[in-house]
Amino acid sequence: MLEKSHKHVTCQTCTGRQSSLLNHFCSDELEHLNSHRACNYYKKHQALFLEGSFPRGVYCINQGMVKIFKRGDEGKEQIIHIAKAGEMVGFRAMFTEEPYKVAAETLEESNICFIGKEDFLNLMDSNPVLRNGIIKELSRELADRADFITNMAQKSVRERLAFTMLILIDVFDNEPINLSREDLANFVGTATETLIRLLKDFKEEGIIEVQTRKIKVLDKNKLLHISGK
Amino acid sequence: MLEKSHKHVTCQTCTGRQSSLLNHFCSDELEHLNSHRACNYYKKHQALFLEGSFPRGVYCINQGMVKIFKRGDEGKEQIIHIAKAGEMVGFRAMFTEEPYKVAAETLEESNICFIGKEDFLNLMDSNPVLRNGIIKELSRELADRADFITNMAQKSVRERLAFTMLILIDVFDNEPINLSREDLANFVGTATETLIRLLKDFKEEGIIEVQTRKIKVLDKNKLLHISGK
DNA sequence: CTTAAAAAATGACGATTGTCAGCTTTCTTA
DNA sequence: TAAGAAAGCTGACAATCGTCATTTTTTAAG
Repeated sequence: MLEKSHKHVTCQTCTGRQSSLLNHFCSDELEHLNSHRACNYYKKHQALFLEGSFPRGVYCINQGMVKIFKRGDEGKEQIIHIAKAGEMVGFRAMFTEEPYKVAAETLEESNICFIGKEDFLNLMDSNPVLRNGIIKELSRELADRADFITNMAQKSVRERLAFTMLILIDVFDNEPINLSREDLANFVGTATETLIRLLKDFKEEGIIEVQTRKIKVLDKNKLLHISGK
Repeated sequence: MLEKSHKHVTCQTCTGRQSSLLNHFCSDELEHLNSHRACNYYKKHQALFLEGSFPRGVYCINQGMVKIFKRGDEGKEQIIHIAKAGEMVGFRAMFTEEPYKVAAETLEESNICFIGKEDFLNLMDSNPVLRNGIIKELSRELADRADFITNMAQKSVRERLAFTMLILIDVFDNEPINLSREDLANFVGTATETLIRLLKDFKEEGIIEVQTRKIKVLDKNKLLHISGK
């Protein structure tokens, strides 16, 4: 269980920050950053923001995991990304000055800090390293999404599942993948039933091991092979 | 036929620029920009850059159209975007300092100016409006791609074709869509044969009219309806 | 511990879509 | 303008995948 009082979390000691866009801050800047953020505890399945709402700032994940998704015309979710500790979410739409085109929701209980739009834009104005880091990050994500699109368009569900599981190995940091079958299906882009059948195949092929909902990858190489890389 | 000598093209008089990221430049800046660019004539199907090569600068489309695409594991192209006059291509990977993850190739003969990496980065450093414009543009494209991914994952080929044609109406500025069946299939994300069969359906349903390769949209509303928006 | 609700799993079945092979039309260029 | 190449089109067929209905297992709440 996470500590619901999180006064102890500071930017200075935040472990996620060290691998984040805010990693280069000097101690003065950290002081300033720390005093302009508000930390919040989120329950499992709690929304950070909804599709269609207006951005008010950025969210820094101190601990936990957040899914970024979009609803298709029939209401089915498509997961675009799963963000973990150290990542910042919600700032992309802030720049476009348009409502969010995606939604964000915790996958587990999480500690997430909030920095207001004004404060964050000021920070960017005065900090070229942060600014360039963000430009770099946005560009990198664009490249990733070109890849994602190509996979969606050209690969079979089986291949996409393998590809997705490789991503999830990183997201879950080599711990067993702990997602509902539905979320997993919505990330792969398939029906839950199809996903379950394919998991069964993978299990029979000795690629994974399943304990109820948790999936342990036994053979990463086979996944690499199936995914076609 | 385009003029192969393009000395007459200047940033000051470039019609595409007015709706581009460079539209706010004052006359001094334009002068400077103009003297740091090189204009080139490209034949149909000529590459601007290849997947895997390193970015050397940005390309400004003065006239013509460019497809941005990626090859899947079996070598099949997936078109990610079609850029037209006024758009800039090739700068996304420049920021990541990694090789291009996509390729760019003209769809028709084109006049395209080139601005070197150094020059462009300097321009961005000294020009906050350009800088913010680029951040905004990158963010907007990310939102578009989330949409694209969701469509790919959840819609039928028929629905995607309708959706794609709506995009192409804009790209071709209400003129008949003039793409090879293969390119069209590679944009929709389907086999060329499937695409051809669906075009036949659309024709029989009175949605489009076909003169050899050119496709004229007769009923945009039906497309909207089919695409599910 | 029991029970209700939610999630996971299975089966049957049909529609969509990709593949392959062959044919026709259009375009290119010599 | 003729010939070859490229693009467009058609048919047949099979596999993948989604849908719907039902059952089993797991989780959460009292």
